[in-house]
Amino acid sequence: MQASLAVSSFQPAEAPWLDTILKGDCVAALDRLPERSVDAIFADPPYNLQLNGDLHRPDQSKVDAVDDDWDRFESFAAYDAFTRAWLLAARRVLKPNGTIWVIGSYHNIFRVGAAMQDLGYWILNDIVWRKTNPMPNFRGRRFQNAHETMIWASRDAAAKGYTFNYDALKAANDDVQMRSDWLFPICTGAERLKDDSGNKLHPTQKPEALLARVMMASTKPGDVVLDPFFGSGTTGAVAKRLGRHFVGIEREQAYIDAARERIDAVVPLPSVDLSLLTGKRAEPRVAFVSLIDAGIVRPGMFLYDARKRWVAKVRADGTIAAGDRVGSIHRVGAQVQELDACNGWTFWHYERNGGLTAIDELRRIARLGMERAGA
Amino acid sequence: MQASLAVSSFQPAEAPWLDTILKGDCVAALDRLPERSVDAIFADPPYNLQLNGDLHRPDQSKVDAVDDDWDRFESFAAYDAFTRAWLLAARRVLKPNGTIWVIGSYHNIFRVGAAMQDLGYWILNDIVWRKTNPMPNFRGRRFQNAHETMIWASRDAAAKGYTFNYDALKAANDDVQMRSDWLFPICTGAERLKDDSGNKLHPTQKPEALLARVMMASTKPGDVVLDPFFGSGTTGAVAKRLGRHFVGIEREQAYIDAARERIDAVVPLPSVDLSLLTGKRAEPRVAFVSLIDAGIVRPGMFLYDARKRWVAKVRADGTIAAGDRVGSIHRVGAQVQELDACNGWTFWHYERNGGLTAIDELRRIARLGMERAGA
DNA sequence: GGCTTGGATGAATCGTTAC
DNA sequence: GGTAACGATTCATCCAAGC
Repeated sequence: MQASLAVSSFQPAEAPWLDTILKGDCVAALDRLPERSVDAIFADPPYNLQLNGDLHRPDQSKVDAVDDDWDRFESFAAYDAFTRAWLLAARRVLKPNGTIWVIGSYHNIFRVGAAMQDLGYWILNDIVWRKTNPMPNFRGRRFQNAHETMIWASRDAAAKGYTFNYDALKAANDDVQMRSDWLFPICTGAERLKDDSGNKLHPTQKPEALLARVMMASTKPGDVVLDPFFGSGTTGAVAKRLGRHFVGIEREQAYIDAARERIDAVVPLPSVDLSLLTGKRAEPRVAFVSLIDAGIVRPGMFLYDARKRWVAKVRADGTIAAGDRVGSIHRVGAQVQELDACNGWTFWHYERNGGLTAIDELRRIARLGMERAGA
Repeated sequence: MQASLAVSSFQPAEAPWLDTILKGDCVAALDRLPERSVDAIFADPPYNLQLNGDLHRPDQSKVDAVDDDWDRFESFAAYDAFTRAWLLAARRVLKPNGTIWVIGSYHNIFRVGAAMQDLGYWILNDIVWRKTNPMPNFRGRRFQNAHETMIWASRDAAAKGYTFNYDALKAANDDVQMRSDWLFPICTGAERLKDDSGNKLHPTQKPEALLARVMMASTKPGDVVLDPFFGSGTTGAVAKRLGRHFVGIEREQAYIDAARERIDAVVPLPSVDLSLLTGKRAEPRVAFVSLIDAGIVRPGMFLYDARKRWVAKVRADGTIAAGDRVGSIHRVGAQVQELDACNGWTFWHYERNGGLTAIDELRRIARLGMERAGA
């Protein structure tokens, strides 16, 4: 495995909107952006909470619920229309291999997910954000609502080239693949922005750790991340810290001002700490015959599977022969096992020091030689 | 608080369909049941997986996917029509204060949830079933899909008298509220029904523990639980064991026969002991990246072995770098020592108070913050 | 009998490149 | 654009077989 610093080909000079917050209605602002211009979208739309009356804790203190105007919709139909409009406008702006994240709760996420499918987005995962410290259910009439749901989707089903930093995530997760359920605390303490009165500035500020996992998983350094419901600017702050560009859209000037100040204070991490661990997929391809060309493998050399059930002989043209089966290391490996496919690099071994070593080791040596030669 | 054994006023003599499996189409069978006659519904409808081609494990074995006819739909519109039809028929049968559970995955749950809201059901919670042993993502192209989602809803927003055994659940959960994320293994081993050939009888059999928590939470002894997609009869088996009545609907005779035999073998519990239903939780596994998420470790921080022979630097993606070796704390620890394996938690140290402390200490601190969340 | 090892398997929307 | 070749990829658990 190796670390590489892949940077998109984006040219900042061409885009004055980069790393800025656009003021205005979400759809109108999206329509002003060029099509296919952003690598990823993170959206935290209004939840359509439908709270009736006030909610009180057992001690009769009032819960500061989300009751802002922007979270009120006349009906499910109105919410659906709003949802489809911004999802459609966002899809135009997304690059063909870009992906979108949308976070929500049971109040709205089902409508959002259905709308995304209807518009052609292809769901890759639904991710559960499990909260370490969720608000209790004060009335004891339901389960404690201890999670929120994020939908991760590509632009369409055919888009296979989306970014997913599988190897880095796996290495960071004690060498097992990252699951669809994530555990994070809610945003509190010093991270939570306050207004002049000391009250929370924004009702639904998300934790930076959540956004960091999202961006580390699905973007590369230098990518552009769009947030059409920018709010307190968590997406921008994390993007800047992680060496990504951002574009925010927000209607309220108070949020824009606070987010701008917040982001300006962020110090980006040095790029050396940001490079992504990449796996075999990112390594240059090596043809088996080039090992012969390099003198690492000689015609006539014998190859065995790990248990020496089969043997094959290397031929001068880069094919191998096992009995009357002749072909590539992959094809012959598949044939002797009577399988459809086989990775010959890991299947075939050679004798070394009285034991067997996979020829993948020879490929590694060949790659080292190619690097020195500046190939 | 008082303990009470509330039993519904249902009279078995009036209902020959009680504790039986009705054969036939789901909607047609529902239409034959009297309105407002069941206390709870558990539904495990087709997920509409939309699979293309085969999937193989890295060892080239073929994944036995769900490719049954009943899971194939022409389009989202066809699936929506099917969903609305059975949800509507089920709503007629549900008592005014009854509740419904529907389980699904990201393939279908968003459409199901939106349809439920459109038909007037009132969502009380979405519950995440976290699987202890989910199938991996074999190609490394997405996050491991490690959960399924259940929607719990009342018949309408005005129904306030639904059953929720809050105190019993809380007592069973170490005296803290039961959360919306539940941890259970998938159904394997002796619990999994097999056909005559020893293969799994039903492709999607659910674990009894999941159904048991559902019924202990939202029904009372003597209640009637309807399952319109009965399959292998897990709902019936758990209902009988917990002193509830069941009604099943199933199309395939083979499933009906197996479920009947399974349920006949169930011995009802003499007294329902909730404490039997909650196992001791395993110690949470902490990923190194979660220390970064929690702010306990910062990118750029240096790690050393106990004798400071090697040094490594923490990267933003949760990997570490020692010279040109990059990977997990375990892998890099093994590589610098030229060993096959290494426990990075005890091998790597950080500077504290002029000395070195193992990062296992940081893991211990991180666990303290997670324990309450039942990771 | 007890322990170790190898094989099997679970609701899965699971490629990329060159010719 | 279609086809063929390359070659990357798995976690927890249960059970059977072997020692």
